Amino acid sequence: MGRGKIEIKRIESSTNRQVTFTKRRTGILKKAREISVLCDAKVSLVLFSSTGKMFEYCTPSTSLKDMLGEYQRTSGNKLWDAQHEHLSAEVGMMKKENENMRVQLRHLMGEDLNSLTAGELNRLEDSLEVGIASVRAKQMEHIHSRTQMLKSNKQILEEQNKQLQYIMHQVDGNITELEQSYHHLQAERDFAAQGPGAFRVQPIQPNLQQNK
Amino acid sequence: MGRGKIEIKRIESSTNRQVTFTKRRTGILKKAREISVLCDAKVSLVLFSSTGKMFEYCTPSTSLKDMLGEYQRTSGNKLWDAQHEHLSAEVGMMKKENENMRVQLRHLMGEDLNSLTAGELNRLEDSLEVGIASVRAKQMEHIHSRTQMLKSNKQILEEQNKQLQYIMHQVDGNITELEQSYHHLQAERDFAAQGPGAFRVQPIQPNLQQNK
DNA sequence: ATCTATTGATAAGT
DNA sequence: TACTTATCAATAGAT
Repeated sequence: MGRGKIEIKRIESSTNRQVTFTKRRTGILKKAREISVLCDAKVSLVLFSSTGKMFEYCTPSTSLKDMLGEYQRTSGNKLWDAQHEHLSAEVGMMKKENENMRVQLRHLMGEDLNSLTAGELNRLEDSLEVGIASVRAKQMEHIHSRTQMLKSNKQILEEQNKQLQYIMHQVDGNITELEQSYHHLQAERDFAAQGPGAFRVQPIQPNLQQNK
Repeated sequence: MGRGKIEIKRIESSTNRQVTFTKRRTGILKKAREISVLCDAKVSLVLFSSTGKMFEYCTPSTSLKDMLGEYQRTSGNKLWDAQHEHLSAEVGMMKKENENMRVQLRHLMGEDLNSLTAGELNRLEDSLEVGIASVRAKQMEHIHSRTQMLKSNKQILEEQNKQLQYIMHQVDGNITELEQSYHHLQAERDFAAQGPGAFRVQPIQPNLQQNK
């Protein structure tokens, strides 16, 4: 149908191929819709162009998912059930493992002991004793390390104390020096006042207490 | 295309609908094949007739499963991933729960205690103490019930013993009675022998010690 | 995209 | 169900 017959084989010209795809895509989608409506059929059509663009048609009354579910049931082909079953099995195994652990935990918490034999009970007791011994050892470690920390803190404080004392000592020394300098200055002034000009200035007492 | 134009709506005549479905089905499958070959496109077409019969076409170079996988990736629509993800989520949650329990178990077994704080360690110790107390209580129960069983066994044995003694006594009594009967008989015989016929029979001593 | 000559599809009839 | 055929629809190639 067209200006000439064409052979059904891959169209070499890329542009031509694209154009033909567009035209025939429209056509086949229309056909899909038509057969679906006319014949009350369920249709699912998915197309990928050679450039990877996707197009689809699905009968409105259903969904691709439902159709494929029906496809699986009808054809017997597995689409997703394989993975599905695999995961289901995994869930099952986990549930079992989970339950085992839950029982173990309850036993270790001292619950549901009636189901245990005397031997199991003894082993459980041993296990609990081992556990409690480990826990107590670890608690001792904690206490020890805390003691160590307190000790080292004390050392640090003592060290800081020493440094502070040293600084205080230095400051004391500087103050003494300062006082000495001041007295020296005052002495010089007194001497100068008794010289050529015979007036006397009261030495200004610096208010050292203001920054206390 | 045909002897007259038709409206695109459900064909009421059932046979007509079937015929049309067959014709158009052939047509659309051909179209699918053609576009696939001509345009190097990937095509998946699934048809269900109103009577439930299934027909499909899929580009030979791929499979429906692969195409639908690509469909999901391209469209973002979930086909089986929804259930898949649901199950995956379930598996994930279980793994997490599992891991929590595993950690708890290890802690109760006295392992991996370094990750615990002092408070957690104390709670763990409490739990272990509770557990061990319960286990020991249960062990005591077992011992008690075993003792009870032994006691009741002893009682039964004592009871049986009494009965045996009673029986023995009865047997003894019977034997005495028997002996008395025997002696009585012998006396009668002796008396008879001293009468008309004058012969004497040695009394047979019954060997009572044989069943001792 | 749009046009149109031509082939292809198919509705109705047999 | 299958074949026929008149007619409509699709589309190849050109613009």
